[in-house]
Amino acid sequence: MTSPESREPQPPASRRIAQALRSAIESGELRAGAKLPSERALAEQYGTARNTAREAVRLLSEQGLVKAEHGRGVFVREPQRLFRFGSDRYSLKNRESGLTPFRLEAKKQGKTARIDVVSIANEVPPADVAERLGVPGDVASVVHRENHYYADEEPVQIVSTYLRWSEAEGTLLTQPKTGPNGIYGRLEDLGHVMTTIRDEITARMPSPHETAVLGLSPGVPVLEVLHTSFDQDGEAFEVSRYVHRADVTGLKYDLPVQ
Amino acid sequence: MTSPESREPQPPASRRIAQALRSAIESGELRAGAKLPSERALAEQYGTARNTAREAVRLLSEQGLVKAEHGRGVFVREPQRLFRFGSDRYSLKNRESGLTPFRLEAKKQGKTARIDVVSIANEVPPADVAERLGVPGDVASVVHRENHYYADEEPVQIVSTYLRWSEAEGTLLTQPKTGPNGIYGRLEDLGHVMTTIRDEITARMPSPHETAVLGLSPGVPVLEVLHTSFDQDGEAFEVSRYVHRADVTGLKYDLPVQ
DNA sequence: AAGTGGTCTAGACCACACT
DNA sequence: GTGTGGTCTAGACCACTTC
Repeated sequence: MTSPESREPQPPASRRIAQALRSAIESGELRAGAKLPSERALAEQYGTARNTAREAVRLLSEQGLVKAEHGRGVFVREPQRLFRFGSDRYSLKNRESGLTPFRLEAKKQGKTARIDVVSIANEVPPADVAERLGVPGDVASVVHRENHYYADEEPVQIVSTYLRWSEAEGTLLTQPKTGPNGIYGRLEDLGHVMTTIRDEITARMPSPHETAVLGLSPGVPVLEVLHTSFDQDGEAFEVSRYVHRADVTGLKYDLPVQ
Repeated sequence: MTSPESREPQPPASRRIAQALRSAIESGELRAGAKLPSERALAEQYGTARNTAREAVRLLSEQGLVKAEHGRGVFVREPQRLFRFGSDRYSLKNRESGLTPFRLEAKKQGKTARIDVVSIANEVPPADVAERLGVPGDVASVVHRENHYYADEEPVQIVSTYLRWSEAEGTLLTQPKTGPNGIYGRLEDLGHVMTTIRDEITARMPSPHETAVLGLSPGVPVLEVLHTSFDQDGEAFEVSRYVHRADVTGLKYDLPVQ
């Protein structure tokens, strides 16, 4: 070696640009909603090709820090106030309001709620659902209800509810309008009183379909909740999969210890 | 117009390549762990420049479907078995085992657990912590303990625990070894019996620091749990922030209804 | 040495938003 | 029309892995 320790290996130009922009955002120099310099301007400023500046912006976008808008520019993402789904959403006392938990939360935030019934069908259940509901995973043993939830016309979550076909067939559970107190009311008619629930939570990047339905921009993950309701006999009688957009959604669980 | 409706606007080449690969993965043609064709091979196969094929791979990587390994190739990501953190992790009965919940779960999965105490310091709390702990957010009102958790030497989660400095000062709570039953044992000595807890859950993309500590590959989000412990008087006495890597971690909550 | 992904250049044209 | 991001080309060199 001619020069034993001449210099540290520098990070690539794209990362250095990204780091500079990140610092500007974190220091408040670039506030939420502010427009970043254009890719061409960044390229000139740092003496690189446009693609390199573009890569820097992509890194920030991947980290969920900024959002590119075609034809307009790249903007610092606004910190979103969260749509909170609390563990009390399963509480029976919410029944009295006559509103579903989602409508209640939307009202609390001064937003209008809309729920689309996308489909209701007799289907073969996904493996994880079949396992939890205790039904065969290779025949059409469930009714699958898919709903989309909107707040102020913004899509917030995708919900798939699965019920035993043997119980639901021929009842209001296979109809769009399920009657008083919704599906839980009808399930009580069938002798299932919700006694305990289990929520299994994961996070992941959305599928292209979820990206489209939820209108997600790159760098926004989803929260997936696989929910199981157990009745007074400890039997699972309903399984739902909630897919929330993580940029505007949070979950909250209050529980006693021991 | 010469040809009124000659053809549909095709999706860009990069998306078409990505979709073809996605289909191959979902159909099982490309199994978990399988190696994708090299970027140069894909480019030739589809008659595009290498950058275009590369963009296709990037799209899949962003969706968490594949993982690029420098010098080796791009591989279909293995479905990870989850490290499950259940709501019983706060249960007092776990005390009897003498193991912390993390060690218990690791043992259950036949993995070796390691917990690094990264730092213990008297600090100014983050705003969300100050709010929940009921302490001033502009002075060094808390002790902050940062731990890193490993399973089989793989980093799994980053935990920051915050306690009131006024209570912790001069006690074992500011020491790496906190004595029997850990910090909760010492907090009981101070008269705080954990009675209820609240977990607030969000998902987001990791910061560069978290990416480095957790060894995350692109397209893997993190689960953030802001945990608050309340004592017999309903007073918050401990707040912790758990940052889990979402590719190997899940949460599970069992709770009674009403 | 050969093959792979990682970064970069210096252009080009297209699609979209704004005025 | 002008400026913006979105996509693409046809190269190049570097860093890492494998043989």
